[in-house]
Amino acid sequence: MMVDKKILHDLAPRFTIGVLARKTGCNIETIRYYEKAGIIPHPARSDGGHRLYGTGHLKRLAFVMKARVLGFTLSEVKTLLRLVDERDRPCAEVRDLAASHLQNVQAKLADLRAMEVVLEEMVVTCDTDQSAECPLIERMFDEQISI
Amino acid sequence: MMVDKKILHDLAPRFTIGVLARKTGCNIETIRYYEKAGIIPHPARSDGGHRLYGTGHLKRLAFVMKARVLGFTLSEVKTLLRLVDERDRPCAEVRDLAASHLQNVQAKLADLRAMEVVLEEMVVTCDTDQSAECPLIERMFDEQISI
DNA sequence: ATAGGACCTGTAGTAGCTACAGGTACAAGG
DNA sequence: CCTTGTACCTGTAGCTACTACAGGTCCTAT
Repeated sequence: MMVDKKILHDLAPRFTIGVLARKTGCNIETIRYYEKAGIIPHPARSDGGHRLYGTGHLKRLAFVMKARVLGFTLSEVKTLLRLVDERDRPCAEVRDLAASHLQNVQAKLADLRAMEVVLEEMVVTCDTDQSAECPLIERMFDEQISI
Repeated sequence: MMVDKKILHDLAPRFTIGVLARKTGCNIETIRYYEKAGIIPHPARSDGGHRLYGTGHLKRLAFVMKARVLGFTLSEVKTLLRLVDERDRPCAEVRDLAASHLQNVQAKLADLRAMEVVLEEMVVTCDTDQSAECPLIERMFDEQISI
């Protein structure tokens, strides 16, 4: 079950950026961007200068994409990868990062739920009240909207 | 209750950008940015070139800020303001914009709730399982995470 | 008259990509 | 071996919605 560090560090040149893009579903430009941003390691190059990736790159990129789906920032992803590589009882640190990120997610959820309530209310009023003036606009002009 | 178009269109020079900023709680730079972006109308200028605003600017800026709090993009805000100004039975259009925005909000809510579930689960596992390997990292490497 | 604050313009930076332009490499077919 | 078409290269600009300067001018109060 443990992450195989051999596979993770196998950066031997095997496939091109296009293949990596297809295997991961990541955009080619995004892969190059991640390299420039220091998220994935520089790959080897062919004689002509084309990037050549190994399975380590593939594993890392897949990890990055999963972390991004979970809403971690690139800076957080960098930290996570560093913890993975240093791997000297990083569990507590990783847990803290995830817990703190969870808090952000929950804060955003609260904000969005508040927006949802107000918007739903507005749309319903607009449907019900068929007067000449738009109650939705009136509300945004006249009322306090607290979120 | 109807939005007073006189007040809304009163752009007569009365107060400076600093006063407007204090009255609305909006950053000075943001006010200038909104002007450049065509969100609020160009104000009059003093002889020395300082911006001078009227109550119309104040009302509009307040509207913009409320709409932004509700998560409308600047482009959507522009549309809303245009509808307010043209005001020829715009209610249906406004309602559609709000309804469509509500859908976006609800989609984001669903995504965030899914993230929340996975993150919570991960953090809990990490707390419970005190083995050498970090279950949180293992999970991001090994499992499918579907949102 | 002058000090100090408020204001001006213009540019660059933030996140996380995406989309070109203009050029080179490579693999397959003839 | 040559050509053709695709894949790839670098570098720059664009996107959203601001924010943060730098370097200068205006305004007001003493």
